[in-house]
Amino acid sequence: MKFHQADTRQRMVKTAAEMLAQHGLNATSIREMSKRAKSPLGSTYHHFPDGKQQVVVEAVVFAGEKVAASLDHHLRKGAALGIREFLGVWRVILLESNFRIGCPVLAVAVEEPLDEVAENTLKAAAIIFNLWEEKLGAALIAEGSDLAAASGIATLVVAAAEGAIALCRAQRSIDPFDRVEGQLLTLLTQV
Amino acid sequence: MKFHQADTRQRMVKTAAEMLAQHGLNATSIREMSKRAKSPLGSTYHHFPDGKQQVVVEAVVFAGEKVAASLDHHLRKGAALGIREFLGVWRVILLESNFRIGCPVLAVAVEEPLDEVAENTLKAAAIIFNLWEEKLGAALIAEGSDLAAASGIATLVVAAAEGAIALCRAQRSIDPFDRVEGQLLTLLTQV
DNA sequence: GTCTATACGAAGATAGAC
DNA sequence: GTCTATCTTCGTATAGAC
Repeated sequence: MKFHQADTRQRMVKTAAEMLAQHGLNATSIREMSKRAKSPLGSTYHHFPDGKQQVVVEAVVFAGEKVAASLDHHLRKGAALGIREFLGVWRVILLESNFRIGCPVLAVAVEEPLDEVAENTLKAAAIIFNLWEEKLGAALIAEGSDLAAASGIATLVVAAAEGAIALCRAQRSIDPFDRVEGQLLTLLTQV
Repeated sequence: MKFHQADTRQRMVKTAAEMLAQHGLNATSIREMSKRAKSPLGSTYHHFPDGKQQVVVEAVVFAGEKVAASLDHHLRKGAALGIREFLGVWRVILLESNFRIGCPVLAVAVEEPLDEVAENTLKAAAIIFNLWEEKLGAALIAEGSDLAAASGIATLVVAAAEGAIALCRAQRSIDPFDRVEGQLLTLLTQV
């Protein structure tokens, strides 16, 4: 009973996340999202009374937590392997989309509407970045790193991965990602 | 004689670069750019017959070459110092703008209009990223690194810096940048 | 709750007066 | 060459029929 709503809502969030990852925040319109989610425009404002803002926040959290879950899973086998997997997720996305799909969290972090300040959506991105950093940092600490080194490496991995995604999109090539991954894995074996 | 045009054109390019850095590609409208550059909307299409595309490409190249010139200057004193300066440029921009202004090249690399493919603007971003990587790589090679290591580190520095900028914007804090910079400088002393 | 129709502003771009 | 007026499309959002 009443599973239509939940399904529609979920489909909207997922569609929004996909659009954010490929086109960015300002190019992700509620109109087009509704169309792709096969739902009328008006329904969006029934499910998300706060409008686009709310959709974007939920899309960022949705995508971010999916990556976090994958991190949880793979970090159990050790920090280095977990990081390899974290990078592997993005590698596959880049390759399969022919370098068109990037990271929705990064997209939100880079843009900012002309009028508003987008405090809510930026905060969502910050929470997800922090989530990833904390998981990576905890795994490193569990293997003997001290707090400063662990948080330094965790932030470097997230920042470098996000930057590498952008470089690959621009150059339409996986090469930047390969080089960054090589450097990060080398660094990890030295710790 | 006829310096008005050159001045106006230049002012438009600079204004566009500023808007890209703060608001991103799709939020940078020709309308608002003209307004901020104190020039009528129609003039844009006189100076840039190919429209927004052309403005954005020139803005990306303009901003990218300014950073490259600074790199040229500081890399003369050594790779480590040059990289420190490269990072320092972004650090100042982040702090002085209260984490609102980022990198226009990154903005273009992350977004993509809904209809077009934005091949030209992406290519401009790719050229600038490559330019930075080559300058950093050359400096490292001049100090004895082999090609693979040098290009790996150069790409890592660019990717990590761009990613760190995004993290700082999201978290409204310089901390991510500090951690990334610390890791990169540590890595450099090991080479 | 689902969906159509519409309000209203802003986008890219152009025509054409000056 | 500079600038105004305007075309068309698309943006967010809402009203209100069903």
